[in-house]
Amino acid sequence: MRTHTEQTEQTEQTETTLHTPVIAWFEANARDLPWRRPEAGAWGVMVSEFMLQQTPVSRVLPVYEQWVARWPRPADLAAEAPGEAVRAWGRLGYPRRALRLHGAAQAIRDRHNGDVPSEHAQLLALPGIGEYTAAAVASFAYGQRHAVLDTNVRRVFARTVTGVEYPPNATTAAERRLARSLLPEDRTRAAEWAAASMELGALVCTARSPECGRCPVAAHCAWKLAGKPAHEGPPRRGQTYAGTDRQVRGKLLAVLREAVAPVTQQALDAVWDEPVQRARALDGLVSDGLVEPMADGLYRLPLT
DNA sequence: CAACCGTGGAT
DNA sequence: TATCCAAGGTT
Repeated sequence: MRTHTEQTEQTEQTETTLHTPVIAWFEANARDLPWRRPEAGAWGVMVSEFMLQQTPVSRVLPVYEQWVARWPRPADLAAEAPGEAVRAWGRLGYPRRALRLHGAAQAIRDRHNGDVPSEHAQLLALPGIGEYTAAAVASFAYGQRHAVLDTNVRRVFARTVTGVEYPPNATTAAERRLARSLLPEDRTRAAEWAAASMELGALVCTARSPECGRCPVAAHCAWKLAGKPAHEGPPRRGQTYAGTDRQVRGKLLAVLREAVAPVTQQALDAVWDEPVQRARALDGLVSDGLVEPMADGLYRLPLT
């Protein structure tokens, strides 16, 4: 059990060595991203968070602008056919996110009077929102105090605090505990810290080639102080893509996205020559709700 | 908890 | 050319 004095000293130490320099760096170096502007609102923040799940900022930007212009409120998206969300998703990847965002918009309309909820638990209950996204929306859109633990923050903590090059493959309880312990007490300060620590990982403390010369906390970084030891343990997950069901699904869905009318089986068959895998991929798309088979043997993006 | 789920730019 | 990796979530 820690004494009150020890707790206070730890907090003040963190404030001096981490929070202040990182937040000051953020204020001088933050990107001017559209979802960070006040007019974005909670819905803009939420849309951006869905799109940014495993997709780089540069590819999200144009699609984000189209989405919020076309569907400025959750109810606007909720009123659309889900297939329209899938179509407008374009080539962002992982199109189930589009379906889930559409489902989340409907839930917001039905359960929250059309307003993006501010409570973490209510956000978490929406489709497509997990621990990270719930914390991100609550923090960025509503200024709440939550540990926002994404891949950037995990890497920053791994290096500056733990002294290793990369975080574990899957998020651990120890990482969550660490993130909570480093969270400033003050709500506003906590929200600033969340955005700032994430941005530091995105711009400076990057996975491939960190620019420690630009890092505001390089002097305190445990990894740098240890001489930047190379990563130990199992190699990072290497995911092959060519020849997988995912690639086939992507090709099939691309045909549906670009078609204005329902598509024939023949048109879908043209994208992949191996019939068993092709059928399996199409079945998967249908069971995921991304593709709707029609009674006459045609296929289209889902209307309901 | 490991596997699955897209896509494209950088190295 | 092959690999890495990008604001994760769901099963």
